[in-house]
Amino acid sequence: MLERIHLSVIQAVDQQGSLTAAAKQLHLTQSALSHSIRKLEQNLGIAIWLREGRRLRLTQAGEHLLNLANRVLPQLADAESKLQQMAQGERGTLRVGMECHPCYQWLLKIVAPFLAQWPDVDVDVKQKFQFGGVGALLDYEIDLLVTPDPFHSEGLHFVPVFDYEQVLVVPHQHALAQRKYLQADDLADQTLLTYPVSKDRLDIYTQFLNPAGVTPKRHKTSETTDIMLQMVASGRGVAALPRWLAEEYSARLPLTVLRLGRNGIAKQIYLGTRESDKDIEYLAAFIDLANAYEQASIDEQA
Amino acid sequence: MLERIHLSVIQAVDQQGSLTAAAKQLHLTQSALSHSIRKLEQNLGIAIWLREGRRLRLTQAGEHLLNLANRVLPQLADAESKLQQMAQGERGTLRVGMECHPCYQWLLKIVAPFLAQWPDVDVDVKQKFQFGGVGALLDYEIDLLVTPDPFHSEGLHFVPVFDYEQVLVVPHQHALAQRKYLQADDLADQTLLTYPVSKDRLDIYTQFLNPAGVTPKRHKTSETTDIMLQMVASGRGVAALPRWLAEEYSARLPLTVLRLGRNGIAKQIYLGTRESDKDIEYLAAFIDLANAYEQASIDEQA
DNA sequence: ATCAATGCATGAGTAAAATTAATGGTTTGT
DNA sequence: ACAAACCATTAATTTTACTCATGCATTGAT
Repeated sequence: MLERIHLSVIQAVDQQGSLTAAAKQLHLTQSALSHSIRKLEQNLGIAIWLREGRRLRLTQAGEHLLNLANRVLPQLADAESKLQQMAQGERGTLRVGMECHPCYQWLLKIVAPFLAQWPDVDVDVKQKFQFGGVGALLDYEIDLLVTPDPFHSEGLHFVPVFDYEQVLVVPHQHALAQRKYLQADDLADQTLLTYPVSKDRLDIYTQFLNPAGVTPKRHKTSETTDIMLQMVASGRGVAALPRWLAEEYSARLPLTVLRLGRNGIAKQIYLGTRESDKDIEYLAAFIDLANAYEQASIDEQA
Repeated sequence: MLERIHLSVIQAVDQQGSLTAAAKQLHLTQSALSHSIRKLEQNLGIAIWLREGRRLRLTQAGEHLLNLANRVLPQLADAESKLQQMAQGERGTLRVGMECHPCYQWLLKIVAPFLAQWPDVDVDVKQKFQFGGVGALLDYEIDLLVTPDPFHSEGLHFVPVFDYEQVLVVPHQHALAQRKYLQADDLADQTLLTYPVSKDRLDIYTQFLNPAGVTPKRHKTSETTDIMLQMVASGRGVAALPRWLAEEYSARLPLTVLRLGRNGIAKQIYLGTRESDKDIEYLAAFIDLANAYEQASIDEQA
């Protein structure tokens, strides 16, 4: 009944001062506008303008409508332009899901340049999912999953973005600190510090302790890497971490980094997306940035 | 491009859960909605829903639109219902112009019951007009003019709403306090207090002093009746007021009320409106209230 | 596994609405 | 007095919106 065009006409007439000029602005004929508003006035049962000679003067009702137009039309125009940008993959919200606790540090390194490169794309990071990371991806709860466990499924696509070695961190003066590498039973009398997630999602258990049937003396958890390593440094336990993260901290704290097993525990982190999202430019760009970062790390080592 | 109907559809689908149900709510067929949104999606170049089996799931773009719909649609609906009320004369703003300073007290007595009777009508009072009260009425600056000078003009209509006598107020112990009535030259050695308006709008001049060629010794002004009469009571001057107002104050202050001339100065207050507004119910109602109040005053005197 | 129910999409036809063109009347300013 | 500017109106046309009929996919029950 009260349509966008009506508000546009009211606004244009106010700006231009006459129906004829307003019609020009709206790329319509004066007749079209005259008909259009006449119908509106009939439907509402109230005059919007008083016709005084060849001048239109807003009535109280008209003033209200002008006010409404000035409030509402910009919102519609704004929404349209944003949708336009979304359509071209320039704008949106990239919802990232994390299934890999220590990867948060890594993620931040990717997010920073991403935000700079895509000023109209927001990034949300979520860490809790009702039906797991893959479920969140399939349920459109997130758009990108950072995970060490690529769960190949219909409609999903995973790409590895970096390889790392899972290592053990102990304080400098620790009994094991001089060893070349560790065996599972070395941890039998140790206190192990991990993130607070179930054991089947901790590689130190699934790939190291469980196969050898070993259980550490105690198991404590910590939400944050910082606190965890403060505790390791003060002799309260040992922790398993990606090597790159462990080495970053060992520059600041008295920590020694040890290989787990003769060949070490090799891990990969994958980024998972929905195949249907393959045309979203900023999503592809994020993955590119992740790959570029990995490549930069490799180059650095060489 | 992005029309009200589109927002309505998005909102209805969200509320009802399906296109079919939404169509029912909007009194349209499912087909109509399907066509309508298909076109919108094509125009915007972006999907609003993902079709998953027979379920529709909002995309990010769709979420934005839903958000917009929930913000904008109520505003449109609200505006429509208010216009509806305005159309029926139940709602609006009654802009009252005053060309009669002391009438403000009287106006308040009419406004109070009016506001109670017309809860959706606001009252604005204005006292300054670029081209005088009649000009303000003709320019739609105000809708109702309270004036002692009915200036009959094409398209305007004036009705008298009350008669009063303009009197002089002096302090009890004043030299003139015992007089039955005053003559113009009695004021020649007095200080006259008036509202700050030009002399040709002060009846004491136009109808009393000027005809006799008398000028008071001094002329001071005061914006408010209260201050003015405080000054009169303390012997700083004399003031001309409507009798009803003077008597109201003389109950609280040591003031004596004196007739101006043998027969007194008779005045009327008129309410002026545009003839084209004669169908505005609340405007007629206001005038009725004013008349009723006048009638009640007369009855009281009897 | 089959079947009915439910839901969305689509094509064609139709009804409705918007728009234009043409024109006339009024006002405004020169 | 005249030309220019402006709005209203009628009639014709184009465009858009809507419905009907139908098809296909999914869902859930037996």
